[in-house]
Amino acid sequence: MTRKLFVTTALPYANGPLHIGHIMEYIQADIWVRFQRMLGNEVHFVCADDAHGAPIMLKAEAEGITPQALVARIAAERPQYLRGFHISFDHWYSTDSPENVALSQNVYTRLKKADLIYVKPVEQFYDPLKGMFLADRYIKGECPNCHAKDQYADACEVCSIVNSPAALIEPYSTLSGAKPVLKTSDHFFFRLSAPECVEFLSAWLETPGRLQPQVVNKAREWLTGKGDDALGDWDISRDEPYFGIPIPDAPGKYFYVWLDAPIGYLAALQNYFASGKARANGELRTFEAFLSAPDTEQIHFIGKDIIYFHTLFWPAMLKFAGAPYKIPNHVYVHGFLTVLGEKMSKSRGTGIDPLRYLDVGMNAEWLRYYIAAKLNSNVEDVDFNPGDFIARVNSDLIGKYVNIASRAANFITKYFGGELQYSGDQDMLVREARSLAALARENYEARELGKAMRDVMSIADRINQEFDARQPWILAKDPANSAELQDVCSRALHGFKLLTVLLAPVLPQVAERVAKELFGLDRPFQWSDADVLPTRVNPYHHLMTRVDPKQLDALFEVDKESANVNADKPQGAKTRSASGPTSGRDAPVTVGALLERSKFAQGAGANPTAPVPPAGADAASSTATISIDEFKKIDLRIARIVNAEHVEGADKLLKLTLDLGTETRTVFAGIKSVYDPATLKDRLTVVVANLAPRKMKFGVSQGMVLAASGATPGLFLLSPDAGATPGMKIS
RNA sequence: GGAAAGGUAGCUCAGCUGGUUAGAGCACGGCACUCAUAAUGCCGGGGUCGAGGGUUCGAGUCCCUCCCUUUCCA
Repeated sequence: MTRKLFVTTALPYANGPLHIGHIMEYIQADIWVRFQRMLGNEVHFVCADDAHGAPIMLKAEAEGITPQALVARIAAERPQYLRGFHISFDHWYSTDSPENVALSQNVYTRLKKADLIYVKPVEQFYDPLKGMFLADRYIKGECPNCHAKDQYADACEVCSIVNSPAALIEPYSTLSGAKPVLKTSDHFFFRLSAPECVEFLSAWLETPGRLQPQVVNKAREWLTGKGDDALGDWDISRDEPYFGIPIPDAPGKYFYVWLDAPIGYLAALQNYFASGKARANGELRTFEAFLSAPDTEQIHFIGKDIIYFHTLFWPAMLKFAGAPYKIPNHVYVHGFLTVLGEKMSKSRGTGIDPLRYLDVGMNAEWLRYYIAAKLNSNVEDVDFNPGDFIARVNSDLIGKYVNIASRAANFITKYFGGELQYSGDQDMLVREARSLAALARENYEARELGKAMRDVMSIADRINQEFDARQPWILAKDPANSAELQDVCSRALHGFKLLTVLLAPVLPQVAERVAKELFGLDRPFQWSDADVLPTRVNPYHHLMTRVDPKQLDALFEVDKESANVNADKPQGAKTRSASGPTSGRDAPVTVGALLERSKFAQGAGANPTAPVPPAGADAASSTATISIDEFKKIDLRIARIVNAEHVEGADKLLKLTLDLGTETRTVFAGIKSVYDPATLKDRLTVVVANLAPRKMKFGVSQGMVLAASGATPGLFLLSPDAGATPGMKIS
């Protein structure tokens, strides 16, 4: 039976460009969606810009444009990201749309009729100069605990204490500088704590298979909290000025952005139907009929930061608004993308800009594969580790997968005119392919993408093993072995086709080329192609190139330049985050160390850069003289190498752990070509201790070890005479 | 302060309801091979499964305590 799937990803906030976290979510959902399409299911995959709310209003105001103009500008940037990473949304829309106004007001009116809305006065800080109520994130003041100035109420950066805006000394509005005053205004509330709501949500949450167990736990905790943690009602209104949807019969009141944002999923779907795209996609019913149909599956992919909204408010709103609204079937939650184990932070230069990724010539399918290889169905963060990325992509995709076609197809083209011919039991091959496809299907369905990728790669391993064992390159030397040669290569290519089908959701572009160029199909692969033995191939053209580590250098290099460009809030963080807005105080990573490292890493190569010469050494003749004061700026220390190890994915680097007497540092040194890590342990050397820490592909390098090099090959670490101990200063 | 998730080889991670000498990929060392836009195959070194208790014939897998990381809540 054909499933009818309505799939969404979280709506990105339209105050800035998409970041790599959005892309990860889209890739995850896109892989799942493409898989469903390959099975022949009817999928409607939509998303939209989340356009409303105070941050966008204020940003537009600051730029002197209308919020609509700001949102339109941001929206215009979206397609290049989506196309670039092969994200196959069927439709992209906006919450600032007539459909969304109508739907939001309709949902609200119905909730009101169901007696789930009430009005209550709320006392809140107000900026008298600006003439608007202030969310906590717009109020700063002196911390009453440690008296640090300019702190947000929710978490003091200095002493970490949690304050309330009212507790701050000398509070001021970050918008105008005015002193906020308390002012009362009527707010509209959604009665989330009503017994029928709690009862419904509880049943919805606990429905087996609906949510991931971790998510159920979390939501249940909120739902059943006692005392201070008791479930509260939801404040759904904001006073003007506000960029949002007006509340009917309530002049000056607007829906809080989080009310109309999820309804934006439906607005996008409705507009998609109105545009005729749904019909073109095989759905002939009306929007209302489709939405309310019992067999329509409504599925949301979201990040872990917005579980609250999607597992409590959203289903409750839909439930009590009634038909045609229908409760979501699944909400699938993923973790965040971290870089080298750290949360991404633009201010620290650790982010990955998606456009930059494409601009430096990196292949989107590499990232799709890498993310797939690391995703499971849990709410776990996924770490982007550049060394791991290189190893994984090059080894799995190029070495194992693509290589199969490359090594087998040439024989077939050269000796058999492209004709495939199998000896032995073909049924067996078909059955085998069928069961492997069935296994992969289960994993895709369950969003166990990492498991699916591991299985696929082990199939690739087996194909390579068999190919090796039967040595077709030897068979090719004797025409008497022609039939066996053809069989070996045919089986390998059949295996390659199977792999391609199984990887098609992840590698749509490669899969399409394989289908059309190599196997001569006039359409992309369907899942059912997995167990069909191919009968001929066209000459092989290379399908994918290896990752060049230099591209990752370039990727991270650029991020530093843009490090100071305003750090907008992370994905989905429409509510204030617990740690407060990004401080922007973090010193941007200083440029230099990476460059020095990469030159240094060339070691004995053509153009070694002499590190800072030790005291007393002859400066290179080309070096201008410096004053003693300038020299004194360099903090040179004796260090003991407590550990030295190879760095995965690095040709020239060793990772050194240095004991500087009072502290331990990690330093990357380009000395792999001349030093064996084992022999370095415990020896003393000289390190530049006050070199700015440098974020590199493989980690943060906290200094630089000194080595000599010249025109002749060789690279020579410095060592002190006996008696020196770690931490001693060199002068 | 309360809660959740996680801590398994150098790195990234698998290890289902407890059961043979704890696995994979990459990295590292060696060998083989040459069809492959340079890739594959074979062999090997390497882990007291965060620490300590406990239950059990038997625990990475269950229970308790503690430590560390990340996150959420107030």
